[in-house]
Order: sequence, then structure tokens, then C-alpha cells
Amino acid sequence: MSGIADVAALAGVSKSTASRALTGGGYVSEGTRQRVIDAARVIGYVASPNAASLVTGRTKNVGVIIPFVNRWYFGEVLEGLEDALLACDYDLTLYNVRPGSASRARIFEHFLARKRFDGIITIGIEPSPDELERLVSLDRPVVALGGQLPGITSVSIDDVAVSRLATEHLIGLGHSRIVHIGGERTDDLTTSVHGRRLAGYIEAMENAGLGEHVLYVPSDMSVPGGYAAGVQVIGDPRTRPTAISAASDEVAVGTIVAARRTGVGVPSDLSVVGVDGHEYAEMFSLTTVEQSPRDQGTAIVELLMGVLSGGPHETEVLLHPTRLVVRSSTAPPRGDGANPS
Amino acid sequence: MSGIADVAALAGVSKSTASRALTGGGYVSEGTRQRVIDAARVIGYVASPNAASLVTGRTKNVGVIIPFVNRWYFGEVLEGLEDALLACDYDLTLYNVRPGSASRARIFEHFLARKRFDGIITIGIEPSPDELERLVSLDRPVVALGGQLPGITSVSIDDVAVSRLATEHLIGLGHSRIVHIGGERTDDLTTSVHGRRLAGYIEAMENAGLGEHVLYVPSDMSVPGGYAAGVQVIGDPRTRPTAISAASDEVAVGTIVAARRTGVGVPSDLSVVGVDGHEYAEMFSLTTVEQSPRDQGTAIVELLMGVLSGGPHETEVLLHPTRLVVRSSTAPPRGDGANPS
DNA sequence: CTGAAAGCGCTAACAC
DNA sequence: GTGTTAGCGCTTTCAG
Repeated sequence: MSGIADVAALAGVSKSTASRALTGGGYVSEGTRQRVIDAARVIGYVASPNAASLVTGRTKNVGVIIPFVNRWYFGEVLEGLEDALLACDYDLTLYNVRPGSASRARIFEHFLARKRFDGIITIGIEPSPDELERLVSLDRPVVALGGQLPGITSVSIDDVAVSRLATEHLIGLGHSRIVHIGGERTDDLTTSVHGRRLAGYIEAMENAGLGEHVLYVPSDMSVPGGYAAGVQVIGDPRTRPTAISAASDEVAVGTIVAARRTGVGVPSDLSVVGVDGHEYAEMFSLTTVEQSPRDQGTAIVELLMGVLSGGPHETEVLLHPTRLVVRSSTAPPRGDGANPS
Repeated sequence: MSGIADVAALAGVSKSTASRALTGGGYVSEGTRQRVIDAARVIGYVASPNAASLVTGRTKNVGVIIPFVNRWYFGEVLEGLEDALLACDYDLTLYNVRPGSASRARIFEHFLARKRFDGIITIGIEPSPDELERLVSLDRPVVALGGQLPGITSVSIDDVAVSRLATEHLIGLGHSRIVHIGGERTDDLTTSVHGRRLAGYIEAMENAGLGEHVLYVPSDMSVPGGYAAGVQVIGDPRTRPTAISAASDEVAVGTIVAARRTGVGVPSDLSVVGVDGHEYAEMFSLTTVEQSPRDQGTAIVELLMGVLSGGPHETEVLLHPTRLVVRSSTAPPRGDGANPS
């Protein structure tokens, strides 16, 4: 293992000069710098991050705390994060904290305390008070994506607007019997993603004078969740809506699968919109409010870099839904009047 | 930041004794050990991994090289890895090397060289000679899941057997016009997962005297890939098979979506089997050879731990398909005789 | 069984 | 501009 001393020797300079040339701190003449860099390349020298971290206190590594890897939204964000972090020369260490899992506890109690990172990115985490406390006590910058945590700088998409937009699209098509799948009855309407998307739906419905038709069915934010809810909602032909506003694309996909299985055509007999821009949208003729999770990942990394560099930075970024992408025409069913059952 | 010195002081011993007590190396009297451990707990002491690594050379961290995060199989494996690694007190740093991406090159050239890990786990990687060379030159144990690399200890599932099993299931149901989706024409039949699963299909067909019906359509190992191939395969009613053996569950799901969309019933007019135990299998009435990716993750971690501990370990583990899980009955279509078009 | 001292590989003051 | 020196926080010989 060649160390910086070897590089220095080969270049005919001292270790400190070699270090300066390589890390770019302090004055080095252009000639020396080149010789050192060449020497490093010849030897194939790469600095030991441990040794460097020990003295600088910085690790060139960030921790990512994420509840799922294997749900479309989270996987996509994670890939976005990895790309963005690489571009900034940071490694990424993964902390997978499935809600309620044993590993979640161990991570918060044990692993994070190692502080192997310069900063932390949390994705869609709703931390318990205890977890939040531990997060803060790490004394490293924390930035959150999705759901602003008290005192933590965050990036969120405008969940209310996004869901309102989706619902308005359905209303614009002439639907009135629109149900929302995804909100949880117990949620505070501003505190969680679930809740805010539900709020957007309600807002749209009431604005359109459809308040009496407001109806939501709770669901996991996942494809199987949407499927289960879909079966329930579509099951009874007498109460079946003509359109569904889904809290996420994954829910929407699950719902559509359920609809097809039930023999209800999609979208001719039923319109479904979701939020996120899922890669399956096309396959399922899904209409979607596009809000790329990858870009969300990029945005949160940018924010963290701002914090790390100590410069000024926004403390709360709200991503606005820019456009509604229609992957298929979703015509309103005939005979859907103002006076449904 | 409290250091080991503080712990030592509080316990009334020297740093070296404190270190021994905490890391379990060398002799410490039981009483002292307890006092040190208590002191550490009181202060909330956690050793700096950097400092420790610097001197021991071990990092308590493993690198995971994976081509996708956001494909079901890979996401599932990754979650399995994370769990298994945590259990062994290892951190996980993620290297996402999408084939052909710019980050892939940077990772192999730059990031891996930092050697922030005691070992490397690769998932379904087909490295170029150059990449393989770099991997080896890291001088850290490398274990591979899926596809044995020359000179690298590996865990694989028995792809040939798994695919044969799936195909035999269809044959057993009375099908003869069975096409395989997933193999790539260019593949060596033993070198890649694609290739081996194709081989298993061919084996089953020939064993059953159906060699003349062997037909495969190449596809990405993904849901959209399966969808595209499915549209193509099912599109023409004259050549349409009665059953499909898919190289993976994701392909199978895509195929089923295509089938439904084309108006071909599933499974009444078409049977599809896949490999892996996908969580969507139930939603899609998919028959599957179960081979949990999570367990594969666990297995590969066990193997790596064996290598790291220096003890004896198997150098190549083959996971055998244990069972075929039927999520729905897939009756053969009537009139499917020995003499298809 | 315990303590003193050396040093892992690097960067950051500080002199020159 | 460049070299010398002093650690970063820990583990590990090596005496005692």
C-alpha cells in the first residue's frame, strides 16, 4: 500500500507539500503540483479516508436513512441520491429503517452514533420523539425529504397542490363520484404525506362544489396496498366511483390492477390519477402528476451540500408540481350526472 | 465528543485497559471490564471508527456493488443484505453501478479505491475485464451473488434447475406451445443468468420431446421488458403460445399485464410462470418458483463473514430451488393438442 | 492483569 | 512556496 510518503519521495518533495498539492489546500507552485499529481497517478495513490477524516473531521460520506428500498418511490429516490452524491465525491452509507423493525431501533441507537458521515439525509421518515432526539444529538447536519421535521431543513413536494391538481383533472373530465385512496383517517391533515394529499383532494372537491361526494379509503402507499383498497372500493357496483384519485402512483397501479381483475375497464369505465411519474404509468395507461423522485433526490443533495459548505441556504424548499402528464385519455363515463346514487 | 480517555478516567484505568475492556482483546479482570463498560455507557461513548480502522486496518463496513436499486429483485436483495450486515455489526456502503452509466466508471476507477470496506459484495454484476481487474486489485475479499466470476467466491441459485422446474410445471399442465421470455440470443448458455435460465427451459422442452417448439424471445429482466416482449409474443393470435416460461417474476408480471391488455385472459387462455417469489405474484395470479431474494442476501453475507474471519468456507454455494409455489391454478386451454400451427 | 509508549496515514500550523 | 512538527483517537506491543 503506497502512502503519501511514497508520492512525496517520488516527486521529490515533503509529505506536506504532497498533501497540499493533492488536496488543494495552501500554496503550491504549479510545477510542483503537477509533479506530485503525476507521481500519485504513477503509483496509483489514493489517500486513506480514515486517516484524512481523523484529522480533518470530515468523512466525504453521507448517511441515508430510508424506510424502504424496495418500494418504487424510495428506490428511485435512492438511485437519484447515489448519483448526486457521487457527483459531489461523497460515498453513501445506507440505513434501512423499516417502521417497527428491530434493525430500525439498532440503527438509531447504535449505528448512527458511529458518525461515519458528514451529514444525514432522511427520506420520508416520521421519527418518534426519541429518534428525533438522537438524530439531533449526532451534531451533524440533517436534511429531510418529504415531511418537514421540527428544526430540520427539508425539501418537500407540495403535496396538497399535487393532489389537488390530480383531483381537478378528474373533475375537469366531468367526474363527480371521485374517491381518494391513500389518506389515513387518523392523520393530521398537514403533518404527513398521506394527510396532505388527502387535504388536496378535499380542497379540490369542495372548490368544485362536490363536498358531499368526498370519500376516502385508507391504504398503504404501495402497489399491494392500492390493490387491496381498489378491490374494496370497486367491489360493490352500487357504490363504485367513476374516478379515483390515488395518493401515489403505486397506489394507482394497484388500483388499476384491481379494476382490471374485477372486470371494470380502465380507463373507459374508470379513471385513475396518481402522483409521481411511475415508470409503469404507460403500461397501465395511468394519468399522473409528474414529480420525479430522482429529481427530488438531487434537490435534497444540493440542499445538504449547501448546509455542509456552511454557506447560506434555504431552510425549507417546496417543490411545486409543474405539470400533469396524461398518458392516456380518460374520458368520463356516459351518464355520469350530477346526481349519482 | 468524549473519547476513550474520558471513559478510562471515569473508570479509573488507563486508555489501554479501557480499550481492551471495550474491544474484548487481551486480559482484563471481570471487575475492571464492568467498570469500564459502565463508564462508557454513562458517558455515551462510541469509539471513532476512523481511529480504530486506522490502526486495525478493519472498517466494520462492507461495500455493496449493485446495478439497480429500483428493480424488485435487486431492491429485495439489498434489504436482505442490510439486515444481515447489521446483524453482524457492519455498515453498508452502496455502489450503484447501472450498466453503461458514467457513475459506474467513476465508481470502479475512483470510489472503490478508497477501500472504505473490509470486503465487497457484488450482486448480479457482469464486470468487464478491466472492472474485474480493479476489483481484484483492491486486495479485499469479494463475494458475488448470481453469476460466478472467475476466482471469486460466489453464491448462485441453480438457474438451470429453477427454470427447468418452471417449464416442467407448464408441460405437466398439458402445454406444448411454450415460449421462453428472457434469454438473450447472444448469451453463452452457462455464463449469465439469462443464459442459464434459457438453458433450463430448453432442457425441459427437449426432455419432454418438445424440442421443435423451443422458442425464446429476448427481454430485459424487468417488468417493462416483460411487457414489451409480451406484447410482441401475444400480439399475433396465429403464433400465440398457450404458455410462457418467464426468466424472472418481473418479466412474468410484465407479460401478464400485456396479456390482459391484449384481451387474452390469464390464466384461462394463457399460463405464465416465473422465478423468484415476487410480492406481486398473488395480485397477478402468478405461478412462481420460489427463491427468496432476501434469503439470497443473507446467504451471501454469511459467506462473506466466513471469508473475513479467515476460517474455512465454501468457495461456491449453489442454492437449489426447493419448491414451486402455485398462486393460482393454471389450467391448459382446451384444444391444445400435439399439433399446433 | 495493567500502564506507558509507539504509531496507524494523513493534514494543519508554524517556521523557514 | 516548502519543510518540520505536532497531533487526530484509537489499538497494540512491550514492560512491569
